[in-house]
Amino acid sequence: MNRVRCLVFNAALGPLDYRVPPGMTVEPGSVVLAPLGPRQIIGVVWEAERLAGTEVPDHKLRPLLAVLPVPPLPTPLRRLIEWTADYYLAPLAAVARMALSSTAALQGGGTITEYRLTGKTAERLTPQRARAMELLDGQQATIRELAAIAGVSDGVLRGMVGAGLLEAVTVDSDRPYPAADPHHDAPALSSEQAGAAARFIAAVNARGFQPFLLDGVTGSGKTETYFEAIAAALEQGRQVLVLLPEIALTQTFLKRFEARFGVPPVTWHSSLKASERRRAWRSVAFGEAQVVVGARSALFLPFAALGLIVVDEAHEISFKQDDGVRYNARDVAVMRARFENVPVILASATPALESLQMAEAGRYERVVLPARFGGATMPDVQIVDLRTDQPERGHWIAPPLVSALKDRLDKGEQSLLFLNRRGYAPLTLCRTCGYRFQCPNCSAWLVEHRLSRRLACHHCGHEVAPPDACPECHEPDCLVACGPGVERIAEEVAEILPQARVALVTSDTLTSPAKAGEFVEMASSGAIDVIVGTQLVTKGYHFPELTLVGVIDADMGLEGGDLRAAERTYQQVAQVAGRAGRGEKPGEVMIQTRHPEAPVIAALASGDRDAFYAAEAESRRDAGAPPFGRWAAIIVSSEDEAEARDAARGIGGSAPRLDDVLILGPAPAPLSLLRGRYRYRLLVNARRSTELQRVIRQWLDPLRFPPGVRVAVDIDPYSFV
DNA sequence: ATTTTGGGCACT
DNA sequence: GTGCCCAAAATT
Repeated sequence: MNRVRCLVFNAALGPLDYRVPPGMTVEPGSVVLAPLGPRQIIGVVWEAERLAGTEVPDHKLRPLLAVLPVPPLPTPLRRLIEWTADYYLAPLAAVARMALSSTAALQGGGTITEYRLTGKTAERLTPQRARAMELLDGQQATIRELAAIAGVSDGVLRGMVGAGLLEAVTVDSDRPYPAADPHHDAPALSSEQAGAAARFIAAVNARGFQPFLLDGVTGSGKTETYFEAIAAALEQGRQVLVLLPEIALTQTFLKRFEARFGVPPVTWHSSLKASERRRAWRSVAFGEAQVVVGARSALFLPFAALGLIVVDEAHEISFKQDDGVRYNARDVAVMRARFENVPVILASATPALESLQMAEAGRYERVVLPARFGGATMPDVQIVDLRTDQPERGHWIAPPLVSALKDRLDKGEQSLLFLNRRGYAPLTLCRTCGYRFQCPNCSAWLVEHRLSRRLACHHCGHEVAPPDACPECHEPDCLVACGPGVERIAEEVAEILPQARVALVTSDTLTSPAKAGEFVEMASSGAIDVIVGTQLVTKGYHFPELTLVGVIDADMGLEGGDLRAAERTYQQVAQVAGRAGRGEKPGEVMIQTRHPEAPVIAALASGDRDAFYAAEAESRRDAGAPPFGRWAAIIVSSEDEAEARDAARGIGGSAPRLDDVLILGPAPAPLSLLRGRYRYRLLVNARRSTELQRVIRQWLDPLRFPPGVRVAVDIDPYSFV
C-alpha cells in the first residue's frame, strides 16, 4: 500500500500517516489536503524517516483528499524548517506554517475579468459608445480601467458588453512581476566598494555556501555594494532574498532599488493584503519573483531557485521574533544559505558581537568599507554631561545642545534630535495623592500621547482618554506629566526656537508609506529645520543638509531588561550619529549622558569602535554571555497569578543539576503582568559547548501543566522582559 | 486544535 | 432510562 507521512498544520498533533489514493502522485514537500475526523486540514508530505511517528496499521489509514496546486516545498526549505524547530524548541507544525503563510496561495492563482472590443460594430452608436469604440481599440483591462481610458462611466461599458461590443476575458490576476534588469543603471563604485562587490560576485558565481560580514561605517555605500551581488544572481537567473528590519522597508529603499534595477522589488511584510500575499508567494514558489525584499517572515518563503541572501542592518534586534516561534532571522538566514548552498551577506555599520566573533573565528568572511562614500567625513562627537550642564527645570535639552541648535538654524542647516520614546511623557501622576496611571493588563505605566489625547499602554494597546481630575482623589487639574517623550522634546524645541520648522517622526506620525514619503520630501527640500524622532529616524535616511545630531538620553538603553544593553546603546547612538554630515558639510553629534565614564559612552566619544567591542567582549566573557556562553529563557505565564507561580516553581524544582549549566529563578518577569497574563521566568546559562536544547527538552518534556499555563522557551534571548 | 466519547450525576 | 456537564481520549 502506498502510504505517506504528513506534517499537519496543528502544533498539538504529531505527524500523521495517510494512504495515497490511486491516480494521485505525491513527493516529499507536496502540499496536501487531508481528512482529520470530520474536518479537512492542510499538511505537507515529509520523509517518513525524518519524522518520528507511532506506527499505525494500514487499514486505519484514510486516503488523502487532494494535492494543492503549488510546487512541493523544496528540500532546502524542509531542512530549514526541521533545523529551526529543533534549534528553537518549536513544534515543527508551527515552523512549517510560517512557510505556508498564504492560505490563499495554496488554493491556486486568483483571476480577474478583463474586457476588450469584440471587433463587432454597430450601425448606430451613442456618442459615448462611439468615443469608447475609438479609444479602446487594442486595449484590454478591467471595466474600471477601460472607463478611465475612454473617459466614460462604467455603465456605458456594461451596456456595450450587453450589446456584444465588448467581451469578457478571464486573466490570471497574479500576473508576473516586471523583470529587473541587472544592467539598468550600474553605478560608479569607489575602489573599496568595487573590491567588496567583486568578492560577492565571485561567491554568487561560485554557487556555494559563503557567509559574509559586510562591515562598513554609516554612509560607506554598503547597499550599492550588495546590489552588485544581486545583479550577478539575476544574470544567472537566480532569485535573491533581501531581509530588512520592518521599519527600514521604506519607500526610500524601494526607490533606490528601482533606480538601480529599473523596477521595484517584490515586497513581503506583515501588512500585505491577502491578494498581494498570494501573488508574491506564488511568484516566489514558481521561480518568477526575482528579488524579494522582506521582513523576517520572508525567510520562510518557498524560493524555487535561490542564489543569494542579504540581511541588511543585520545587527537589528527586530530580527528576533518575540512571540510564537522565537527565532532570530539573522541566524536562520545563515542556516538557509547553508541548506540552499548560496552566499549570505550580513551588512551592518554596527555588527553584533556574535557576528564579529564569527568573522574573527574565520567562519564568516569579513568585508570592510572603512570610509564614507564620496569623501564625506565621519561626524565629530561631543559628550554633554547632564550632571554639570543641566537643562532648565522641566526641560531636557542642555545648554550646549540648545546653542548648537540655534547655530544650525542661523546657518540654515538641519538638526536631528533622537529620543527612543514615543508620546509626550512616559508617566502621569497626581500631584495631590501620588496616583500613577497604570495599565490594567500589564505592569507598565500608561504613556501620555498629547497629540492624540490618549494615555496608552505600549505593550497591549490599552488606551484611555486623560481625565480632568485624578481618578483616585478626584482633585481637578492635579495631573502632571513626568519625563520626556519625543512629543515633549518637539514642544521644547518650539519653545527654544519659535521660528524653527519642527517635524516629529515616530510610528505615530509616519503611519503610511505616503506620509513617510512626504516627510522625506520635506526634509530633503529643506522645509524642515529640526527633526525630532525615535529609532525610526536612525536608519535609511540620507539628508545632505543634516549637520547636527543630538541624542537626548544616551543612558536610557542601559536600563531595562536587555542582555546586550551596552551593545544596543552603542548601535543606536552610532546609527543615529551616522545621519549627520553625509553631504559636503561635516557633521556634529552631541550625546547627553549622566555617565560619561561608561565604556560605551567613552567609545562613542572617541569613535574607537574596536575599543568598545573589545571591552564588551571582555565583560561578556566574564558573564558567560553570548558569544562565549549561551542563554535561554523559560517563560511561564497564566491568567492566574498563583497558577503561573506554581508551574514556574515546579519547573525550578525539577531543574537538572549539571556542572556547566546555571539555572536562575524562577522569579517574576520584569514585566510580571503582560496582556493580562502573569509571567514568571527562569534563565538558563550554559557553556557554549553544552547541548542546551537537549538539556531543556529532557527537563521540560516530562512535565505536565494545567490547561491555562503556557510555557515558552526562548533560545538566545535578546530581551529579558 | 477540534471533535467525540464516556463517566458521573440529577432527574424522571 | 435520559439529559446534561465536564474531562479525557482520539484524530492517521
